[in-house]
This record gives sequence, C-alpha cells and structure tokens, in this order.
Amino acid sequence: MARAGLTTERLIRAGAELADEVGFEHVTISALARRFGVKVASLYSHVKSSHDLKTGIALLALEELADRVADALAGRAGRDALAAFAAAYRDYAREHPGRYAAARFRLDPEAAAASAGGRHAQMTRAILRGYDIAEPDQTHAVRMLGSVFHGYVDLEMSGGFSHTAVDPDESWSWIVDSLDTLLRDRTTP
Amino acid sequence: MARAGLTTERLIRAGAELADEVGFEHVTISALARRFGVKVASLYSHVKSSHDLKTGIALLALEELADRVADALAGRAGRDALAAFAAAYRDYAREHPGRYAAARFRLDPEAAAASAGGRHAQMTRAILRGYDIAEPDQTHAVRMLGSVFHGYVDLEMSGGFSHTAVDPDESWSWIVDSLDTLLRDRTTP
DNA sequence: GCGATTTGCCTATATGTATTAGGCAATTAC
DNA sequence: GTAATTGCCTAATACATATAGGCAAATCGC
Repeated sequence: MARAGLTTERLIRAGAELADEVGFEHVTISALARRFGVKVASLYSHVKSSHDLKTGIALLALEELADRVADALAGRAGRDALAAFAAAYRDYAREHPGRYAAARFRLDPEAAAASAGGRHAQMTRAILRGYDIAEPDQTHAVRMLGSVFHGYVDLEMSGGFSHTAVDPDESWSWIVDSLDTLLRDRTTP
Repeated sequence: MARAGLTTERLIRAGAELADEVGFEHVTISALARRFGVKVASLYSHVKSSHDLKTGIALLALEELADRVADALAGRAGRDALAAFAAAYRDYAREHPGRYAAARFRLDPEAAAASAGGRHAQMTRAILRGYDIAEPDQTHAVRMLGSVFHGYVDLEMSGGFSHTAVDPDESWSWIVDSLDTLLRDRTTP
C-alpha cells in the first residue's frame, strides 16, 4: 500500500486549512483522516490527541499572526503603527477565521510558554512607544488595545454587527482614530 | 419507577449551572442526564437536540445579563451609567463564566430574533444619550463599547492578563475612565 | 544489492456522545 | 376505576476519540 506521507507538520497545516473551511470547533481527527484518505488510527503516530492537534494549530496561527503584525509594524510609529497593527489583526481574522479562532484556544502553560504570545505582547507595547505612556498606564493601554481589537473582530465574525446598515470598515476606522486620540491624551510626561 | 420531573425549563437551568461549573463547551446531553440520574434518551422529550439545549442556555444567559444591565442603568446617566454598565457586564461574566460563554453562542436567526439581543443594543445606545453623539458616530461608539467590554472580559477569562502583576481591576477602571473621556470629546453638537 | 530494522499505516476493539424508534409504567382525566 | 396520556425506559445506529498489536514499505548496515 502506498504511504500517504503524513507528518505532524502536514497534519497541523491541513488542520489549519480545515479550520478555515469548516470552523475550528469542527476540526476533528476523523475529518483530517478523511482528508488524507487514511484511517483514523494512522494519525495517532503523528499527533498525541485531538487536543494536541488543536494546540498545534493554535501555535501555528499565533506564529502567523505575529509574523503579519511584525511585518505591518516595521518602520511605522504612532498613529501609523496603530492603524497597521489593527489592520493586520483584522485582516488575518477575516482571511483565516478558523485559524483566528484557533489562536484563541486555551493553551496549557507549557504550550503557552512556547507560543508566540510573548511576541504579541511585545509588539503591542512597541506601539505605545509612540505615545509616551509610563507604567502602569502602559499595561492598562496594552490591555485596552487587545480588548478592542479582539472584541471587535470577535463580534464582527459572529455576526454581531449585521443588524445595522453602518459599514463595519467605517466603524473600525473611527475606533482606531479614537484610540489614537485617547492614547495621545493619556501621555504621562 | 419514580419520575425525575424533567421539564425543558429545568433542563436549561441545570444546563446553565453545569456550564458555570465545567464550561459551556462541556455541556452535553449525557452530562445533564447523569446530573438528573436519568438515561440520556429521556432528555429528548424535552429538548430537540444538543444544539437546542445550548440555544436555550444562551437565551437564558442573554436574558439574565440584560436584566442585570437594566438594573444597573436605572437612574444613572453619563459616566455613572457607563461605569455601571461595565461593572454589570464584567461581574456577570465572572460570576457565571459558563453562562457568559453561552451568551456568545452563535444563534440562528429565529432564536436571535426572540433573544434579549435587542434589549442589549437598546441599552448600549441609552448610555450614549448622556454624551450627545449623533449617527453614524453613535453606531461606531456602540460597537466600540461592545468590543472593549466583551474583549476585555474574554481575554481576562481566558487568562490573558495573568502574566503581568498589574491588577485587572485597575486596568478596568482606567479603561472605563478613558472611554468616558473619549466619548465626551466625540460629542457632535 | 540484500537482509535486518525501523517506521507507517492498517485492523480490531473499547469508550463516550448524539439521536431515533418503540415499549411499559406512572400519572391524569373522566 | 378505566382510559388516555405522558415520562422515562431499552435498544439500535452513527460517529468521534483513543489504544494495542500486525504487516508491509522504506531505510540502514554491510
């Protein structure tokens, strides 16, 4: 029998694609096995469990998202950086809804430590360098930015904004603009 | 054999309690049947499916949350109303994490129409009456408030803020304060 | 090249959840 | 008290997770 050439890497990549197609919550070992045309048990040589697979997809998504954000931030500061960060974040979620959901998968401590979570935190703090905000306000601001961006994307993806005619793109711009003003006013000299 | 006295109402209430104990994603027909000491099939006389049960819990949570927010907003305006709204929202999520997660369950259109979703939207708009913000800015502001509050609660619940020593309560106050200032500055006379 | 070892995917099996069909007993209606 | 109803049951199907052990293909050692 010809071998399918399964590897942990390939399974996680295919799992990420599957997540974007059918939703992260519907990514199963069974569906992945069907996709590769192999039996379910065969996957267990490459991933320890369903949870392990999901963790792998989550780590991949966090990495990809961090790469995009890093790219977006390169050479920008202040309002520009804020807008680029916001755009990178929202675009990723819209292009890869399943991966984005995966990035929000609750990781156990070891996985979290090995994740790109630290890069994300660093980059959010980097944005604030353009605004002169000292601790502990800086941490408050980091949390606020994370909350707005994540919250907006989450509500938008779950259809929360579809009951009003107002263009979500315009709301997004308005919000980024407002946050810029807010951070500027919060400067601690 | 003695009857257990199952009703749709009781199942949904027990499901909500179960959600708070083990997480909304672990609420299953099986677990609920165990809790009542009956066989799994017995529940199907009262709920159509697992999805139906989850929808019921989601509707319950939305209703409860709307009640709390309505209570908190009564007799308040401006900054007071904003702070009360924020507190009601966050407190509910912390006291009832499973129900809160349920409130974010994607409802199908019919269920959404019958839900307290409309009340939530109305109440968020009511807060903005204290700030004189005209359309379409009002919708932008509604979306921003929803995003920040939901995003913050979601990140806090998933442990996103546990890597820094800064007290989440203080960040929350700082954010509410910032939003108040922001909305005040955005007045459209 | 060719035997030996490793590795990859298989079959078989056990467990848990969701769901439907149909049965019998407890409750309620008259 | 009999009859209709309702509530919970057993039984059966389908699908997902997970483990154990087998056989053949790829790879290693020479």
